[in-house]
Amino acid sequence: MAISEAEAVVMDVLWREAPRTAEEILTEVGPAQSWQEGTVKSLLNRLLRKKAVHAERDGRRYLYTPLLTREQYVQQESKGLLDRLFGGRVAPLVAHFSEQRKLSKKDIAELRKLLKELDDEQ
Amino acid sequence: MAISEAEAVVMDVLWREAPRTAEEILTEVGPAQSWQEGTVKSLLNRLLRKKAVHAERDGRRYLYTPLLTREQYVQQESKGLLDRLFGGRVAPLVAHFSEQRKLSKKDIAELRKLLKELDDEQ
DNA sequence: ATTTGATGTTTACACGCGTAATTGATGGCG
DNA sequence: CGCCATCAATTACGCGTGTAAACATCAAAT
Repeated sequence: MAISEAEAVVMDVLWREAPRTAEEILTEVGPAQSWQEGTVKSLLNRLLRKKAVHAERDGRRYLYTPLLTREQYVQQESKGLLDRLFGGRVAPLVAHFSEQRKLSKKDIAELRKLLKELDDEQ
Repeated sequence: MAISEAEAVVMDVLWREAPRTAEEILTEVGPAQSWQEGTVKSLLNRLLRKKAVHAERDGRRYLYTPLLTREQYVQQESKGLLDRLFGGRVAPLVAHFSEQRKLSKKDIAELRKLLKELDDEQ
């Protein structure tokens, strides 16, 4: 089963640093999301059920560690979008952003560099 | 309110050609999705409520036309992903696909062309 | 040993979604 | 004019989600 958006917020915290306790997650994410303790706990439990995180007992609390990597998640999400909207091809996606004037100078520079590297490595 | 995935399938039909009747939509999308008549009608109604399509009476049936354009939809969806996963920047996204070896020859060629054009236009 | 505070687990509930059956409207036919 | 076929609209239902209250557990303090 897929990871929901709220669940992904929790994963994000764990991707930045792990393992973490539920409370640490709450203090990091609570203010921005204005979530309560129970909410975070529920999300953690659903992530456990989905095998996206692992929990290890540490005294009276648990330490949570991500099992699903950020790379895997990003991969799934972006492939999904690419397939649904751009026929699975990257260039049309970039073209879209280009038309939308969403390419910054920095983006363009980096893209150039990237293409150069692809060139160099034969 | 956002358009769901099933609703987007219906929109896709209308983006390819509009206006269309519910039945036309069904025959175009029913086989692939194995949806029934009622399903398509429901989706159309939800899209109406969301003001994503417009319905115009034509005798005893309706002709449905998209109000939300494909461009707008693609824009929303891809901006969402970009912001959530790549800090709103395009280059990291492309880099991601590059690392994942998801850039085809064709992609690379097109990206080169695109960058060239950006160059030319000043 | 009992209470209390900290944690985690279970249960709850409203809402959107996917899917469809049921009901309602309406125009054509006998 | 009344009935049937054709559409659309309403209602339904199970499931995941966002959010949280209620409940359980257990170590620590008294």
